[in-house]
Amino acid sequence: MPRYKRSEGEQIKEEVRRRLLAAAVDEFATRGYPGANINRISRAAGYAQGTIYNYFPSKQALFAAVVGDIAAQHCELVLQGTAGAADPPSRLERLFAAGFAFAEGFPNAVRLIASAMQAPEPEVREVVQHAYEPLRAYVEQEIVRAGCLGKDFCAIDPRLATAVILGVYFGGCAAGEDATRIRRSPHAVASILLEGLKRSR
Amino acid sequence: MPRYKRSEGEQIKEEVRRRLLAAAVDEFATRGYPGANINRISRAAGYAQGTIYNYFPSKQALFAAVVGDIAAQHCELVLQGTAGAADPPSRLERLFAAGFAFAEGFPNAVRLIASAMQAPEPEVREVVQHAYEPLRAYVEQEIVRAGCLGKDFCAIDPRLATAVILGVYFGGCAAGEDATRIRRSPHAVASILLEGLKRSR
Amino acid sequence: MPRYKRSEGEQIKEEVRRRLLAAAVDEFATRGYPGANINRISRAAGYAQGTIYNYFPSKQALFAAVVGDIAAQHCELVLQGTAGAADPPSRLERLFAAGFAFAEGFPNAVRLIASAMQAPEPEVREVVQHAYEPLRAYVEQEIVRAGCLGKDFCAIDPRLATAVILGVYFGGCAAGEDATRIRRSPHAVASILLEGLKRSR
Amino acid sequence: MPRYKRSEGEQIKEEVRRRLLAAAVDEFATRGYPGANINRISRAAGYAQGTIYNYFPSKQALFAAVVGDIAAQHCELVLQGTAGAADPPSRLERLFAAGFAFAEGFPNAVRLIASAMQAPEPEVREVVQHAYEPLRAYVEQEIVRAGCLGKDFCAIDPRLATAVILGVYFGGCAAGEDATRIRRSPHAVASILLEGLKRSR
DNA sequence: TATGAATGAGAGTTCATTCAT
DNA sequence: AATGAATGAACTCTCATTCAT
Repeated sequence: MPRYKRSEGEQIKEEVRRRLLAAAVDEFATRGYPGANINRISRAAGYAQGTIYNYFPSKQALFAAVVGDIAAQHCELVLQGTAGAADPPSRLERLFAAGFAFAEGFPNAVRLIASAMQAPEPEVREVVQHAYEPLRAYVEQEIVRAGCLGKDFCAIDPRLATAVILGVYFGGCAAGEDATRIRRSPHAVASILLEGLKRSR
Repeated sequence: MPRYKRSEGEQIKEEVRRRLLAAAVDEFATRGYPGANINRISRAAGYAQGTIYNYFPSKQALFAAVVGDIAAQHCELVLQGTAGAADPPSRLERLFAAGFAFAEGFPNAVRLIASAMQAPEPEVREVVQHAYEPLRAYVEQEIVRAGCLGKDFCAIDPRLATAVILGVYFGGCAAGEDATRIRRSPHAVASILLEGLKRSR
Repeated sequence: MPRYKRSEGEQIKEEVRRRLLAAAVDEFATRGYPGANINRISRAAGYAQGTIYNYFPSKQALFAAVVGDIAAQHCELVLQGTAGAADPPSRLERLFAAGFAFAEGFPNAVRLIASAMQAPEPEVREVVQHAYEPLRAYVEQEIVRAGCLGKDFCAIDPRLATAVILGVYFGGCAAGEDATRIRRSPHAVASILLEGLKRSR
Repeated sequence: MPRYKRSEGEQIKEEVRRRLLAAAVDEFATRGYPGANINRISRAAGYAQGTIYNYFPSKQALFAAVVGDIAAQHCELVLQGTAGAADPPSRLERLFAAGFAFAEGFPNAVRLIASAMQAPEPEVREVVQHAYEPLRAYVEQEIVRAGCLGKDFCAIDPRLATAVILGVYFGGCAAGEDATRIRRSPHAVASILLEGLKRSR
């Protein structure tokens, strides 16, 4: 017979997992993937060294879970935030508003992502890119391509435009003074890109 | 002994140093700071394990030297490339042209920089930022502030504008498909920013 | 409560124990003592990790039980198989016939024994030797000594002869091609030993 | 500790390697492959933990080197010892004489081999079998097949006969009282096999 | 009695750094 | 100046064992 009632047990497992993930976010954000120490994460979460291996089979898997978790929340929040916007320009506007609000709320999480996107290890980059695919798809389809079709934006290689938008977006998620400045001015930043996309030749 | 004639010993030292730095660029670019292996660098340069410690007192110091070296060349080349440009817009244009040319020529070096700028360790970020201070100063003073004064650009927080420009710039230096796309379209990217800075409210 | 009727609880306990032992045989045979994983055994038997500790107090104890179990069956079967043989030579013959039949039937069990007999840890070897004492006694008393007395075999150190017989016997229980070959030719092997024991000086 | 003089470089490296191998023989013989501890070997040889990795890239490689080393000496000694024997029977006789003399001289080494031959891990067994291939080839070709051709031995499956001979041979190399008894009576053991092979049907 | 999450010692391996040569 | 063997702390991961339920 299970130690706890099934529902209670699962809830507790979920809770432990959450705690481990939270500790992992901090560790990865502070030290990067290769510098992060699995045992330290487990102890920071209040458990013994080995406990984390009851939840994640390896450092890689833990990292992927962390990134996936952040990305899921991040994407959901942003896509939700842009949901009511009728036209591409206002979608872009809201993308930055919602995204940077998330970044202000979870600076560590978002820094981890920004850092991992520039990681030298291709596996790491792939994990992040895969997790953020929904956001990239939204930007390319619903903002850039829709905006070009609807004459909101001038003709421009949509992939290039997407790359620039996401570059600025994740630039605002990074660590440092510049990133903070960007993050705190979602409107201004969106406006620059908007005008740029509208008129650039 | 005349100053302009370095002794043979000094010349050799310089040469060894250069080789070690070159090997270090590849290693750091490929594996990141924590993943890089000092012994491997020394051997890749054609020397024995211990030799590198005759030139750099520690891994940290070697990394700082690598970054400083790249930054010096990078800044010099870019500032040189923008030297003939009379007005801020054309300076911006040439910034991207020259900078991305450098990036195409030395992708490893430039990737290392982009990665280090997002490094989780603040010390690392500081090293890079300090090394790129000349470039940042140029962008802020000679492009953004000059452009605002001369009515090329609309009134905008100059630090924010600088942050955005540099964000896109270093985004083009990173690894990955998106960065490559950006890097190969310096003109289009500059144009987006130019129009954006000209008209955004 | 009548002695011959075990309570249902006891029957169930017995059944669980049997299942755990069976799983343990496979694990120990496949991975050896140090490589075996107690939790994996418990789960392979269809129970949770901790369950096995309700039946065996430690890995050592489990191993001893496994060995004892195999040895008991093995000895019983062999001694039964030789029961009808009137003279020492035919006892030797039947020893190999019955023993190798068991080995063919339970290759994992028998391999485990052969391996444990050569284990580097003296405690392990002692467990096995102790468990196989009945078989050794039979070989020494009823085959070798009886054979020498009855002039079936030449005069030879009975303990040495016993050691050789058992050496070949357990050699046929091991893993590998050679062992299989031996195991499949009980008659030929017995014949070699028989002639050897009859005439060697 | 030992920082060697340059002139003696190679010799000293060889010496260190020998010391590590000797320590490894004891460790593997005492604890078996999975129970052996690499760090303990290095320290038992008088060096720090990591030192052994300057000589052997992994535990597996160290083990293979140990086995190869023992096997080379063992085979050489035995083949040398049988060199002057003109006919198969005397070759068999000398095989046991020389082989068991080696076993008496290096009981740990030989025990390690006997144990590894029965290891549950197939990789381990393969390493040993491969290293002892010369001995097996000699027994099969120069003793068994030659003996059958020359009518020294009766017709018998040569592979089976080889398996039995090697089984007894390595049985005499094992740990334990029985093995010691066998090892100390090379003549009697050879005689048993000889007569057996001569007349068995 | 059965469960399985938690534990923490200990494994193999890596590598920045030292220093005698 | 150059070498590279030696060092040992630190890493990821495993697993026998415990114990609250």
